[in-house]
Parts: sequence; structure tokens; C-alpha cells
Amino acid sequence: MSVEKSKIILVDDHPLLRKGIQQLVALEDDMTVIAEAGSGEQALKLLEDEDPDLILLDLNMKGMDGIDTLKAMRDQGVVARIVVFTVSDDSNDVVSALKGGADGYLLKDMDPDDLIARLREACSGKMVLSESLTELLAMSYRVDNQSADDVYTSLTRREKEILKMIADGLSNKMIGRQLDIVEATVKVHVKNLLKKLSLRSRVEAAVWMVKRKNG
Amino acid sequence: MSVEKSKIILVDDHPLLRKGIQQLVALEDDMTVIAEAGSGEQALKLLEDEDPDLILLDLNMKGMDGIDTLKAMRDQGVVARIVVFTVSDDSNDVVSALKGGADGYLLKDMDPDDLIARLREACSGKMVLSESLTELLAMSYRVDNQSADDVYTSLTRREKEILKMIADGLSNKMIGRQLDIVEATVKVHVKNLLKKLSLRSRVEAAVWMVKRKNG
DNA sequence: TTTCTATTACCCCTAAAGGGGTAGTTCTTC
DNA sequence: GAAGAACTACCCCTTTAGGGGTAATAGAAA
Repeated sequence: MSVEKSKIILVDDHPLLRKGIQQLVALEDDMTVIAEAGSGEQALKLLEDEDPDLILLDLNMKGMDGIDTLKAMRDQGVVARIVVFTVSDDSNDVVSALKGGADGYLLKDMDPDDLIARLREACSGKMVLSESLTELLAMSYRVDNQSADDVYTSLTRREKEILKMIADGLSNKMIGRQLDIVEATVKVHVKNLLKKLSLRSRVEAAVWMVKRKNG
Repeated sequence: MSVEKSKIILVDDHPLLRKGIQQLVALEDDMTVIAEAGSGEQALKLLEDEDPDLILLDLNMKGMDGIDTLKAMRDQGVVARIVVFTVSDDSNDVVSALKGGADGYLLKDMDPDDLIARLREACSGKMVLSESLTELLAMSYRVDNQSADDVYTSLTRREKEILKMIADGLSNKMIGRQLDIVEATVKVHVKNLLKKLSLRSRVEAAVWMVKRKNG
């Protein structure tokens, strides 16, 4: 009797990419794709019946996003190794995936043969990360120990209010008029929120806010 | 003698996706993938030797982006049908792709069988569009006559470069250092790009840029 | 050739931003 | 009631941003 094949589940909303990986895996004799899901919800349902060794999970999906799916899987007690497989090399995504219990983070932009090798490593229990992420991870630890969302909640009501207005392109004077306080007071709030967010200018604050909302 | 197969070139920076499509097409007897490119530059070089009937082009690539590649192809006199194949359902992308001379716009998030059918239609000269884009196109005509992308493309190379840096939070002085030009010159470019984009400050410009990219 | 655009660099100026401080008020929390 | 956080308002100051102008240079287009 031959060695048991590693059972893999693919979660990605692109049928084509699933097909590509599925056919790639099919060429190997030590692993097999036992199921596919096109959404987080579908994947969670699938896991009620299936017991895979590895789940390859896309982050950028319609509906429930990858990070939420990941967390839900862990909450559901899924013991399979979960490897995030995405195009995003945003440090926030990487960090929150790892904090959410991911066993790996691979970028889609990789060589097919490389992918197979990484999947094999992941099945054997190794943590797999794309090379280009190493530096990025180091950065994210150095720059902000505290995840982006924690920092935001540390802002006061007024600061959040003003941050939103900054992202709308309002000047301090205009914000003051809007809130019926003097410009000098607005500047105090801006000063404080920049410090809390470790940002150097209102431009960075605006970008931070926009990316946080829909990036 | 059998009918000639339609010759297809794939342009996408994800090897896996290329593989998926390539194998999918291989199952059909009326079309064949004759070449693949992982970047816009590579694709343009390829077209010096190859004469495909259809080019399937990803928008979101590293280096030269899809729209620029598309335009460059048309400038080079490429007569093949060019179908954009991407994840982006941003109306700006759709409009500028069509204005750039695309013969179709398909979302990656589609059924494999559907894709094959659409490719076949495209080869036969039909314009192919994903269903979900219809409403979006209507919207883009209703809301703003001048699409955001037209404005963007009206920027010079230098202005685009500086706009990106603004979105990264750099000050004029830092941009100058980066580009090895004096701050005063940077200010000239900022002044001009703000005017072209009808924006009132670098904060608005930064937000505009971020939203344009991933909003 | 001439014309036009892009890029560079400088002049002028005002407005806006940001960082430091002190200090009064209100409201909650211990 | 005391302590602390939040919000307000002002002082000081320097740096940055933005809008107007002129002008030289290089390269592409007509």
C-alpha cells in the first residue's frame, strides 16, 4: 500500500486559478485536491464534511474576506494547516493572517514548481513564507508593534472625527468651521492623532485612513 | 485539412493563471496558446515575432501596467484582438481599456467554460464583456463624462511619478531629493498636477491616488 | 524650420501645517 | 473629593505648501 496522499482544499473565488492549481497538484503523487470552494462561506460549509491536511486560502474574495474566513475556521476548530495564497503583499494582511492562525503566506506571483514545493513543506508541518515577505515582516515589527486597528481605537471621538475630515481633504480651518471650534484647537487634535498613529503628516494620515477603510 | 486554429497569447504576471488557461485552451481543438508573457514589456517584445489572433491581457501587472501595454500594442500596430482579463471591475479601468482599443473586458472571476466560449466569440470578431459590467458602464457615462482615467493620462510622466510619491506621504523636499531635482521644481509639478486633476491640495491628491489604485 | 510640450530653475508672495508649551473646563472614574 | 482623560483655547516658533510669474533647455511634432 502506498503512502497516504496529503488532502488539499482550495479556497479562491477565481475558478481558473483553482483549476490551474488543481491540475498542477494532480501531477504529483503525494498530494491531491479533495475539494474546492469559491467563497469563505462555502469553505466553512465544506469543512463540516471534509478533513483536509492543508487549506490554500485566498485573501481577496467577494463576501466574507480571507482573514475572516481564516479566523472562522480556527474558531470552528479546524486543525488543518492553513496557508494564505494571495496577491497582496500588504504588511497588514500578512500580520493579521499570521495572528489569525495562518501556517503560511504565499504570494500568487510565484513559480508553479515553487508552489508545489512549498505546499509539500506546508503539509509536512513547516511554516511557509514567500521570500519577499521576510523584510516586510521585520519592518512591521519594528515600525508598529501594535496592529493598525488597535491604534485607531486608541483615538478619541474627536480625533477620529477629525481624521475622517482630513481624509476628505479638509484644511484645519475648514474642519474648525465644521466642528465650530477654532483652528488652533483643530491643530491640537491633529498634532495628537498624528503622534498616536506614528505618522508624520496629514497626508500620511489621509492615506492611512483611506487604506484602512477600503484598501 | 482541418480549419486553422486561433492563435492566442497570454499576458499575465501570474504563471499559475497562465497555466490554468493554457491547459483549458489545450482541451479545445479550434484554438491554441502560442506564447505567454509575464509582463507588458515581454509581451511587446514577443509581438515582434508572433502574429496572434487574440491577446489575453491582465491589467494589474508589475512594471508596465495593462492599460499602458494595451496602448503600446496599438501604437505598435498590433491588429490582433485584445481582450482585457482582470480582477478589476473598476469603471475607470473598463473605460480606459475600451478607449485604449480593447476588444473585450472579462473578469477573472468567471466560469472556465464561460471563458472558453467568450474567447471563441472574441476570435470570431465579437466584442466580449462580462455581464456585470453593463450597469457599471452605464454608470460611468452618467456620472462623469470625463472619466478619471482620462485626467490621469493627461499627466506627464514626471507628474505621475510625483503624484505617487505624494501618496506615499513624501514632502516636496523629499521628492526633490529622490528625483534629484530642487524642491522648487517639485512644487511646479505639484502645482500643475493639482490643476489638471482639479484638486485643491496634496492631501486630496494622495487620497485620489490611493482610491484610484485600490478603492 | 518653427512650434509645442516637457522639464528644469528661479523670483515673488501668502496660507497652511506642525511641534512645543500652558491652562481652563467638564465629565467620568476611583 | 481627588485623579485623570477629553476638549477647548491660546502662546511661541519653524517648516511646508501652494499660486502667480519668467525663462532656459531639450526633444518631438507639424
